[in-house]
This record gives sequence, structure tokens and C-alpha cells, in this order.
Amino acid sequence: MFNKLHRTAEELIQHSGGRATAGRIRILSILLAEQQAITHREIEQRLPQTLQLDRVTLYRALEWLVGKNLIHKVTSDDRAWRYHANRELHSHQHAHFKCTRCAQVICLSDLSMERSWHLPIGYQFQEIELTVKGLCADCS
Amino acid sequence: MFNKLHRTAEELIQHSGGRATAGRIRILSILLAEQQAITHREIEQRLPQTLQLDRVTLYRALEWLVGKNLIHKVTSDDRAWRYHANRELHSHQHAHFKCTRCAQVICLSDLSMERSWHLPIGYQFQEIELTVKGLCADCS
DNA sequence: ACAATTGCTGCAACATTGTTGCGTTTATTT
DNA sequence: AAATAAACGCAACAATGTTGCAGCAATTGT
Repeated sequence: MFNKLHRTAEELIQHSGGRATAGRIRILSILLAEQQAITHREIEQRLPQTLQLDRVTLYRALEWLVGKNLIHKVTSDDRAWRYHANRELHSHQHAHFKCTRCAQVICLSDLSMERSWHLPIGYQFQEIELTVKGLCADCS
Repeated sequence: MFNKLHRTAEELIQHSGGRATAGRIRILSILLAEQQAITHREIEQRLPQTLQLDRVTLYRALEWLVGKNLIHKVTSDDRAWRYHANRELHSHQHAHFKCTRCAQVICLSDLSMERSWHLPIGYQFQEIELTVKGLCADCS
């Protein structure tokens, strides 16, 4: 199971024209294995004893993966980025749900985000970021 | 002009059952005078020389104003809260626009946010936070 | 297989934003 | 004016993220 993710991660990274280092592969595997968007800290904790990475290295690897469009960042209100692997389904615009009690963040894929609205004249649209807050199934 | 805002701010604070201190009145005046949501730092810079407040005091005053529903906080992706006075029009759910070049944040009032979507079973809705990103009229 | 090269890593130091504890001052109440 | 509860300022701390630089390692060329 994990070997499969590991191989997938390795391929994705190689196809992106970067060095497939142990750290990057492991980080991407962790994010691929995760259903929800997780923080830098949570990723750090999921790293095995045998492969501890420096905080800075982790930040830089994540930044690199974002640049290669393999993962994406989610803004949260606790001023900590959360990261999530890009899957086909929601590679572009999608929304996130954040539990106000346990801080869990998940992706909402079937959220219709039609642009039934207008920006003021002269304004130019780039992207939309939508977070729904509430209680998750465990906390409600 | 400013006197009028000052008086409005003072009344709002008194009606909220709190102490109408010079700092709180000034902060609320500043936010009432502003069309866009601004950061803690920007508020600090708009304080007159004669009324410099400690960082902590400013944070606490803002927190208090949020609790009294006189202003609201906006999450941004630069991990800095932005604050904006609550006006009738968008006292509850509304969206924000953030310019990706100059970082200006404005409120979008006429954004239809019908809940045409569903949360997973067991999840409970509380609030929605929507930020549209792009270029503002000056930057595009 | 080996050396060169490019880019990745780790360390240390720093920056920014926000929070907590506590003693002092101030706005309001009486 | 005095009492009191609330607000303030200072110092220290916490969390998250960034930058510069020296060294190491994965890839490339031979």
C-alpha cells in the first residue's frame, strides 16, 4: 500500500523535472495518503524516525511541490498553511471545509462555484478561495 | 467630517456596554473611515502621534470590537488579519476581494452565496468565508 | 566508473504576527 | 471625590515562515 504511493510519488516528481530526493518523495507520499489538507507540522510528525527533515527543507520542498502543481496550499484562519495533494477531481478551483472544533480541513469537490456575480469595473478575476466552516461529523 | 465619525464611533461603543476609551473610539473611527479591510499594522499607522497605542492594546481593542459585532475580521493568505467596520449592508455573510499585486482588500456586497451545495452527512454548517483574488482596477 | 556541476539540505539567525501575565492607570459608578 | 472594575502598557513568549550561506548529493558528461 505505502510502496505503491511511494512509487507514484516518485514518478510524479521525476516527470516534473526535479530531483527525486527521499525527502520530496516521502512528503508527497504522505500528502497522497492523506484525505485532508494538513499542516507543515503534521507532515513533520508523519515523517519516519529514519527520515527527519529540517523545518526549512520541508518548507522548501512543499514550496517546490506547489510550484510543480503536485500539491496545493490552503489558507486557514490560524495562520498556518495546509497542504493537500492535487488529484484530478479538484486540481483547479474547489472549496474547503474546516471544522471549528477540531480544525480538520477537507476538500469539498462538488461545490458549484458558478460565477453568478460581478467584480467592480476594471477588476480582473484570477482565482477564488472558499472555505466553509462548521462542525465535522465527529464533532457535531 | 472626522468629528462625525468620532461621535458615531463613540455612540456605537457606548451602546455596546463597554468603556468608551480614546483608543477604542479612535480605532473604530479609523475603520469606519476606511472603505477596505486593513491590517493591524495599517491601523497603527493611522493613529495620530498624540494617541499611540501599544500593539497589545490595539489587538485587544480589535478583539473586543469583533466580539461586540462592531467590526469583523477577514482571513488573508499573508497570515495577517484584516479588519473592517460592520455596516448594515454586509453585517453577516459576504465575500472579499483581494488584489494579488497591491494586497488591497475590499468587501463584495452583492455576491450571491446561495447554498446550492451540500456538506457531507453529519457535517454542520456555521459560516462561509469567500475570497476572490485578482487584480484591482489600479493594478490591472 | 569517476569527476564536475547543479541544485538540494541543514544550520543559524531573523522577521512577522499574534498571545499571556502582571502590575499600573483610567473610565465609570456611587 | 473615592471606590471599583475595566482597560492599558510593558516584557516576555509562542507559532509560523523566511533568508543567507556553507556543505553535500543526485544527476550529467566523459
